[in-house]
Amino acid sequence: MKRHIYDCQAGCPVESTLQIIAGKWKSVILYHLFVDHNCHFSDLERKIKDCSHRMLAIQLAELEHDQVIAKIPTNTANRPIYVLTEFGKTLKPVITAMATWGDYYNAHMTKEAQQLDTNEDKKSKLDMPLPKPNLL
Amino acid sequence: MKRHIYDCQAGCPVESTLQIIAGKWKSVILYHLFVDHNCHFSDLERKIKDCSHRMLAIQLAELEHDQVIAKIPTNTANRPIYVLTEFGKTLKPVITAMATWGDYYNAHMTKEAQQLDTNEDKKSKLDMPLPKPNLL
DNA sequence: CTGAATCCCTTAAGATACTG
DNA sequence: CAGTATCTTAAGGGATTCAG
Repeated sequence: MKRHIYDCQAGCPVESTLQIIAGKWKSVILYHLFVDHNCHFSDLERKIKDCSHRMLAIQLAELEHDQVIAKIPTNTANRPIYVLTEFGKTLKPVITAMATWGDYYNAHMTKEAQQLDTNEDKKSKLDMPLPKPNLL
Repeated sequence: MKRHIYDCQAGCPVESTLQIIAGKWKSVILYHLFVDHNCHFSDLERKIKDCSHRMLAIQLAELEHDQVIAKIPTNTANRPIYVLTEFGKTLKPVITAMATWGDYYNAHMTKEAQQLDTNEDKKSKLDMPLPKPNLL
């Protein structure tokens, strides 16, 4: 796997966090688990449409290995549910901050897209500063 | 570059955030800019030792393209400083949450490493729940 | 010092098929 | 349904060189 690319000893706490959540879909998976608390594999597959079956399995396995999530067997054979561990729950502020910013960003981008004539006055009314609408 | 892999319209705000900060070193760069406010290329190179010259240039270019940071010319020719834009500054809660968690995690891991006999009682005294010390 | 360009190897990740 | 395995292609990323 070779995921431990960051030098956590170097004093940058952000690198330590990335060690755990830097996977392409990990923070998205965690977001959905914070919303839904427990999900089957297929639930996540449906929620995260751009993540392939294979990738979802890999990301879940890594999160489980890092003890961020746990796989809990159910009476329905071979259909476990995924839940956040106590450790995983400590990541809530991180995921929440990301979700909050994303909502903010989406709202801003929607507004930008609507007002085609974006002059300075109108821009100043937006709640998020700046970025020009050529981004998406 | 093909970085717009996330479906921001699908209603997952975390994916929108990843669109901007998912680069391998972007959040680390932003962290250092939040701490130091403005840096030369070589400052960042020194702070982020595991990020190669080439990668740093690429990540900075993408952040600049996304208008998260800006390159400001100085009187010293060809030696601009990098600063956060107003838009980039809105990411502060996200980066701060990551940094806070990373500090927390590092402190926990240090404690775990120190107490070799980790029985349940001692574990319960840690401020972060769980993960076994076999992780790093 | 910056930063773009080239070369070249490694890793990521989609598609598909297969197993319990 | 959940998960693994293989095969293949594209992207990532280091080392080095070159230019402003």
